[in-house]
Amino acid sequence: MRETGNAHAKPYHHGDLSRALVDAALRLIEREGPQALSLRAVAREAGVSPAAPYHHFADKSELLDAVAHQGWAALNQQMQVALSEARTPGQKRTAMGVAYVKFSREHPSLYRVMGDCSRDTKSVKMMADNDEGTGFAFVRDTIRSSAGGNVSALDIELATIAAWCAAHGLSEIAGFRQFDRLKEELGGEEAFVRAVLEHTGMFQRTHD
Amino acid sequence: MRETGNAHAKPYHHGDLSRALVDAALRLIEREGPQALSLRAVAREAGVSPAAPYHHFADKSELLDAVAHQGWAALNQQMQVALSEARTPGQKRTAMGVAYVKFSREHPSLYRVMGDCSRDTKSVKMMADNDEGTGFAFVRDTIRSSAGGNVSALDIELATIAAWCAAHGLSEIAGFRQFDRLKEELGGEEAFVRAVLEHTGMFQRTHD
DNA sequence: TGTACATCAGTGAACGCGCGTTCACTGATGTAC
DNA sequence: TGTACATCAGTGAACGCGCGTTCACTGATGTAC
Repeated sequence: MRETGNAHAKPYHHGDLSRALVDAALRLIEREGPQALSLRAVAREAGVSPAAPYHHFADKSELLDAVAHQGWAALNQQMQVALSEARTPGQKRTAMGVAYVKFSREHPSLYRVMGDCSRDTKSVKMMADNDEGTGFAFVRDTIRSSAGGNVSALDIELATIAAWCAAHGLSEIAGFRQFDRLKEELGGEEAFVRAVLEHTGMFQRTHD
Repeated sequence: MRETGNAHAKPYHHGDLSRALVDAALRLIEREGPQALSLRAVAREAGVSPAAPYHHFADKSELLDAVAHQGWAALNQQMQVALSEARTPGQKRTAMGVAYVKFSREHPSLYRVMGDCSRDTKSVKMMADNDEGTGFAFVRDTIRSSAGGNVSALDIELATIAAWCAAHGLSEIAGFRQFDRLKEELGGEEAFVRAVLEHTGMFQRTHD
C-alpha cells in the first residue's frame, strides 16, 4: 500500500481542503447547531490545524459565506424538484412553498446561517441580481403564469416577494411548540405547513 | 445635599437594578447590535459590577428573556394603536401588519433578540396560551370579523398564522439591499412594506 | 532522468480578548427588642 | 428612641474557557534546466 494519489494515512497536503472545510462546517452545524460554528471547531472537525483554513478563506465570515452559498444552492434545487413534480400553477406554488419550508425545517441551523449571511451582505443567494435558476425566479414565473396577461410586472414582483415572506416566516415559526396541538390535529407538520400556506392572504380582501 | 432617598451620587444600593439592567440592555442592543449583548456589557452599561446582575437574574438567558418580554409588550402595544386607528377589517389588518414590520425595522436588533428567545423557548410572548391582548389575538379577531359567520375556527386560526408569517418574513427581508430600487419606485420603505402586505396571497387561488 | 529551488499548503505555539460565572467580601438597610 | 443583628444588594478579583488570528516554521509538490 504505497502512498499514491488516493491517499490513505492522510497526506500532509489535503487535496481539497476548501471543500472539506465547508463539508465539515455543514456536518458541525447539523450536529451541534449554529452557535458551535467557530473557525477552530470547523478546522478540528476537518482534522486540520486551526491556522489551515486561512490558506483558503480570508477570515471566518468568508467560510460562512461559502457554507451559506451551498445551502442556498441546495434549497433552490429542492424547489426546482418540487416545481417539476407539480402540474397546475396553484399546485406548483404550494409545492414550492412546502419544499422551501421543508428544507428549512430539516436543516434549521443551516437555514439560520443562511439567513445571517444574507442579512449581513444585504442580499440573498436565492435572489441574485440575475436570478435565473433561483427559487425566487421559479416562484415569479409561476405567479406570472397564473396571473394572466394583463397584470403589471410590479404586481407580480410584489406578489413574489410576499410569497417568499410567507415561506420564510413559516420556516421560523413552524417549530414553535404552540402549534403542536394544531399540527397533530392536521396530521403532522407538513400538513400544517401546507395548510398555513394555503391560507395565506385568505379573508384579506373584503368588500371595501 | 444629603444622601436622602432620591439619591444623586449613586448610592451603594441601586433601588431598581433589575429594571435598570433591562433598560441598559435595550440601550446597548440599539446602539451596538445583538452580538454586543453580553452580561458584562449590560452590567457595564448600567454602571454596576459584572456580578451584580446575578442578584436579579439566575443567568444571562433569564436577562435576555426579560428584554424580549419588554420587546413583545411594546410590539403588541404598537399593534393595538394601529388597530384602534383603522376602520374596516381590511384596513385594520394591513395597519397591524405595517405596524408590526415598522416596529421590527425600527428595532431590528431587539427584534432579533425577541426571535431568538422565542425560538429557544419554543413559544412567543406575542401569543401566550391565553393570548388575550396580544397582537396575535387582535389579528385573529380582525380576520374573524372579516371572514363572516360560516368560517371554521380552524380556518381562522390558520389564516391568522399565515398573516403572522407574512409579517415576520417581511420584517427580516425588508432590509435587503436588493429591494432598494423597488422601495424608491414605491416611495419609501413603508410604502414598499404596505404594498407587499397587500399582495400577500395574490394570484394564489386560480381555477383549479 | 536528476537535481536545485521556488512555491504551496500544512503545523503548532502563541497573542490578546471578552466572556459567563463564582467567591469571599462589605456596605447599607430594616427589624426586634 | 437606640442598639444588635440578620439580611440584602452591591464589589472586585479571579476562575477557566474558547475564540479569531498571526507567526515562524516545515514538509510536499512542481517546474526549469
